[in-house]
Amino acid sequence: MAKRALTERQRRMLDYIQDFTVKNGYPPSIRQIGKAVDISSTSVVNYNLNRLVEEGYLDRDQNVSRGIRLTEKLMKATETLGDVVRIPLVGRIFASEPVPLPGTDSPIYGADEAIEITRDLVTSGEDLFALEVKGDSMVDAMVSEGDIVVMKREPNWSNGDMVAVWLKDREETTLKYIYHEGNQVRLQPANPNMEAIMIENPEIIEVQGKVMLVLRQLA
Amino acid sequence: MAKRALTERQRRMLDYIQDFTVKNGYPPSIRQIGKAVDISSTSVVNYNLNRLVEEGYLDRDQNVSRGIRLTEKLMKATETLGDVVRIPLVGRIFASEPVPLPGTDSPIYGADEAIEITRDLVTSGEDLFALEVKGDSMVDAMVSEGDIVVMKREPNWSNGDMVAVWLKDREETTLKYIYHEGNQVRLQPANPNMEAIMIENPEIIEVQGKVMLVLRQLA
DNA sequence: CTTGACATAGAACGTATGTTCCGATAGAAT
DNA sequence: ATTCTATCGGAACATACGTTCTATGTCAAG
Repeated sequence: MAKRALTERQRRMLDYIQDFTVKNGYPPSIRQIGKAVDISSTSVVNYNLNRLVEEGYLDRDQNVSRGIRLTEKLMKATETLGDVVRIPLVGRIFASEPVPLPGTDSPIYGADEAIEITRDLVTSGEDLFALEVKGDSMVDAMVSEGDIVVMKREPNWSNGDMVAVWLKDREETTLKYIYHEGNQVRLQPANPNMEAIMIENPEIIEVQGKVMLVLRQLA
Repeated sequence: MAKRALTERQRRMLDYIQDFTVKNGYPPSIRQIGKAVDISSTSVVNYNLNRLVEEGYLDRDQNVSRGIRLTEKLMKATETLGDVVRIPLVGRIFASEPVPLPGTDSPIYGADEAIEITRDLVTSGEDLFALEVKGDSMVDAMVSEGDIVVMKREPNWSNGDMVAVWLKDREETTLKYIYHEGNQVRLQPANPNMEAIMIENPEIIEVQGKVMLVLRQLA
């Protein structure tokens, strides 16, 4: 609720609580926190714990030893390693239609279909969505029917990115590596046996997302 | 260490401890356990807790309230849903050599390299290993350089499986869909534009694993 | 039957732990 | 300067909690 910044002490307390909890399987006591953060008085620890509760970082159970639990808010902020990301599966992608982008109106938990992957497979966890590939039209991108592509909504692309592009003139969606080539744009298939497409007028293409991951489940 | 079976009470205690811990973020007290499992005496709870420690299901810290922690042994036994699987990355795969199968001697935590994926991406978590694809020789399988294939060591294959086969006569490894075709075997590339290979003498092929998942990370 | 290992109850005990109260200090606002 | 608020320190307090001890019951081995 409140927006006050956390003091250095409070930050260290949160760090210690989390560290202690994962290491020991149970939360630290007030006195342990005090010792770790160099606070001599239990009342001060107690005081700051309550502040952290007000800020929404902790939950406490009264009169319960070690009755502290990190809030999801905090968990998410600190989940930097080896965790799981839910990515909404927003639709299917095929050659004859533009990529069905997820509406910004879509609530976070709106998509009932989603895939879960470990975070280390994708660099950034934000703005990701997944599409299932229909049809064999993307073979030149080395993507088969049934594959799942995880894309990032990203207006800016850079050389060498694999992107989903909508070719306005052909009315076709393809997955290609994209490169600036002078004033032109080169769309390079992943399959080394296929020829690149040169786009002279960049107006006719629309980059709809950057491919972050391709996933193919067999059997 | 000991192999004695757990009593009904002890089983319920473990269940309760785990349930309570995930729900509250900290372990239950002895008296809470007693109430939940219908044990009036704290000493009896204490007694059974120590038994569980002996059996290797729990760790306890003396003189620490709620100083209980579930052992990894127990954690693993109960991780049935939506969890993460570590798959050892045992090597690289390329056309000119057989698949480097992981030795059975390889210790569980031997491979320092591994990938983590969510369990729902692979049906069975056993006997899986991962290989990184080198070279462009697998394009007809719609697999690019750098892709990671998760395979299962599986001597028996059935129609339609994608398998890694070692072609003895060509001295070549490929990834193909495999089918029985009378007395022959048909190896079908994933790329619909490519032609199948008919193997008249099944002796010359060696199925080295079943492809369970293909993973391609971009950017 | 006796013995001993095992499991259970209940009570008493010591202390680890959360809570509360009072006072001190520092800084900002008036 | 005065007041108010936020933060901190120390001590006393109440109790939640782990530990320990004694007693009881069960059951298989001797």
